[in-house]
Amino acid sequence: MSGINIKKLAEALGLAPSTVSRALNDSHEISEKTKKRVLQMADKMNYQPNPFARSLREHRSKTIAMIIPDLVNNFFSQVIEGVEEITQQFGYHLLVYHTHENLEKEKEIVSHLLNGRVDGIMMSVSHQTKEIDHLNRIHQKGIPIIFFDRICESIPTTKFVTNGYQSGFEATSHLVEQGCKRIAFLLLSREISISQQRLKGYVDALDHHGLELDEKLILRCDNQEGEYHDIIKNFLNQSNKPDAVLAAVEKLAISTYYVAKELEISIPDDLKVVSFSNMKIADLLNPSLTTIAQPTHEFGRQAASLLMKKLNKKNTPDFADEVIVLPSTLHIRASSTRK
Amino acid sequence: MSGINIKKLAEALGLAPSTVSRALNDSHEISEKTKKRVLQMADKMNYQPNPFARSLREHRSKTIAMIIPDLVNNFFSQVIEGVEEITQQFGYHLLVYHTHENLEKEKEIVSHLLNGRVDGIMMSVSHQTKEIDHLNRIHQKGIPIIFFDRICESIPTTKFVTNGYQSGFEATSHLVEQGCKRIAFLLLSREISISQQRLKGYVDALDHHGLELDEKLILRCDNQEGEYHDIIKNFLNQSNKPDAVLAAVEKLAISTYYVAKELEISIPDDLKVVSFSNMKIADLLNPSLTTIAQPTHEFGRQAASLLMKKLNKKNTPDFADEVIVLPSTLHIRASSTRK
DNA sequence: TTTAATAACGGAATCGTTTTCGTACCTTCA
DNA sequence: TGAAGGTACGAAAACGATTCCGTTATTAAA
Repeated sequence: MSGINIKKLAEALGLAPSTVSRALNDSHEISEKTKKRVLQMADKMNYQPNPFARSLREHRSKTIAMIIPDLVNNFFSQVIEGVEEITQQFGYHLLVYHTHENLEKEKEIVSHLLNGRVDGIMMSVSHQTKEIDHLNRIHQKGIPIIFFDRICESIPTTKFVTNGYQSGFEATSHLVEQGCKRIAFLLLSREISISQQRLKGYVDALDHHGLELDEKLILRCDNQEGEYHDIIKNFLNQSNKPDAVLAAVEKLAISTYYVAKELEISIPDDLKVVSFSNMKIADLLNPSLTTIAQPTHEFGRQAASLLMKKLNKKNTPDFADEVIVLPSTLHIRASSTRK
Repeated sequence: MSGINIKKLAEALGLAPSTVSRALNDSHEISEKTKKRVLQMADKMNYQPNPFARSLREHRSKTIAMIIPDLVNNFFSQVIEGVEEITQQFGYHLLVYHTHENLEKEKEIVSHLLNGRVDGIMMSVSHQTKEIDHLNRIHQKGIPIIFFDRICESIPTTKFVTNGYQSGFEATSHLVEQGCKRIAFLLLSREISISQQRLKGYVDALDHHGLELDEKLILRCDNQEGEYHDIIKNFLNQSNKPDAVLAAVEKLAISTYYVAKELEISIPDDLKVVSFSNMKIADLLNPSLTTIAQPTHEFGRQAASLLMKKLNKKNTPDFADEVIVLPSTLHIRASSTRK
């Protein structure tokens, strides 16, 4: 259709394709005069190099992939923004894939990326992910991969996380200080590293403050369909109710709000709530929600910067097998404070 | 590094590359026996076709691009989810680009997509976009493009919008019915088609209900830095206050909430609020926010489906030059109802 | 003046597929 | 029996860029 390629350009200039290519790539083997001629003609004829021919030849695509569980949770939206800010600076393209927390989909997506389509991968694993053969494959193939937030510990590469343990500890301590005795911990699934860290912080904080750990106060909401509502309703409807809730993810706090409204449980009077969340309008909830906010843009920017650095300098060593911690911040609001 | 290609596969099988290629593509020219052998060996050797070689040869990339202004507004996050749902079904890859409401960035992004990198484009134009040369180029190059939400009228292709006019009319009527006399309209910039439609609905509704239009009640918040707060604060602090606010975009409603809190204006008693918004937790705001919700996932799904249909059948006609309307829905909540 | 080096360019191979064009063999029908 | 057709495969050309080798003409060194 359009089809203006390097051969036609060369023809129009009375040069060989090899010369034109070198001129466009600013090779020292080409005279300044010729370079100018080529550049002008390329501009005039509106020449755009074919990315696939180039990728085929150079074994690089100038493209990276981001594999994430979901977008509705605005956590990942914000990370993407951070990533895109960096990749755009470096002239890289960004492919986005959603696993929808589904291991099979995750495997399938990964399998499509093993053939050189992308130069690097940034990933947050799905809830279900226990097997990691597919992740190992990426690493074996030598494709640079960086994990963030929901990381896979056993792959030797750099991972970015937030300080879930400390935040869990801090949030729990805050609730204790507000007079709470029966603090519940709500999480989606125990397997994933994130929740484990946060849970551990919670457990240790209870211990630290001399409160006994009640296993019944740890509520797993691993319903397939996202029907956390009923689970939480039953939980808050029992005789031995909690007086506070620490939610490992935002949606569980949201559900808690709905349930509380339904059961006429007053927040924060009867139930205090703290949630890991990046909601921007936590201030506007009724009551305003105390959150532990993750440094989302920083996640995206730092992980992407590291990846770009590796891809743009040759002979850079592989990513160090380390975990980099970007601290979250506790924002205390009405939902967790006594009047 | 990895490098298992069709030639090596052929060698291992004692066949010609052409035969292997045909076998893998299930050509009728190859015997069933050979096909099986090839398939098995391909599986065993973990063969993955090189996407660039294929794209180079076939002049198609199995990739589409989405160009959007921003992600923080969860409207676009939700649209992406709808798009991804469809593209994944068809085995397509999805590139995401943000213009950040910047015309220059938009042009740059578009220029990188004119060389065949993508088979199709879905786009929502930036606020600033008045020149459309770069958009015309896409169309001239024969790259299928679909606009959604913030459309470009003059390009002859299919556009998806929501019924801004009717929604504006309906929301305004609702406020009138709640007894409001001085209804303000808050928008970011008059230029963009979306706000114009909504504004028109507002104007006509006032007229329809016999209320006089006061130009002073139409507030443009086109501050660069997103500092709507002060603009709105001055607006709500004047003597001749409005008794209701219809916000064209979510952030303006949010700002209104903050300002109301600051000025101790009670919503909905002193000021009723309705907003175009896809916030999922409008219920939980204090007070719960009356919204006009756009069919975001439907936007994504329908636009992507149309694009997929065109890309997967040859000889489909060009997209009809039409505007498809997906209705928004008014969700009446506490912020706009009198007690 | 001859030789070596250098600058500036052209030719052809290459990346990994798909596809066009052959070709050898086998069947079928008149 | 011989022409026609079908089946199953191979050789080689394409796609559009980069790059490894030349090859000339000019300049520097001996």
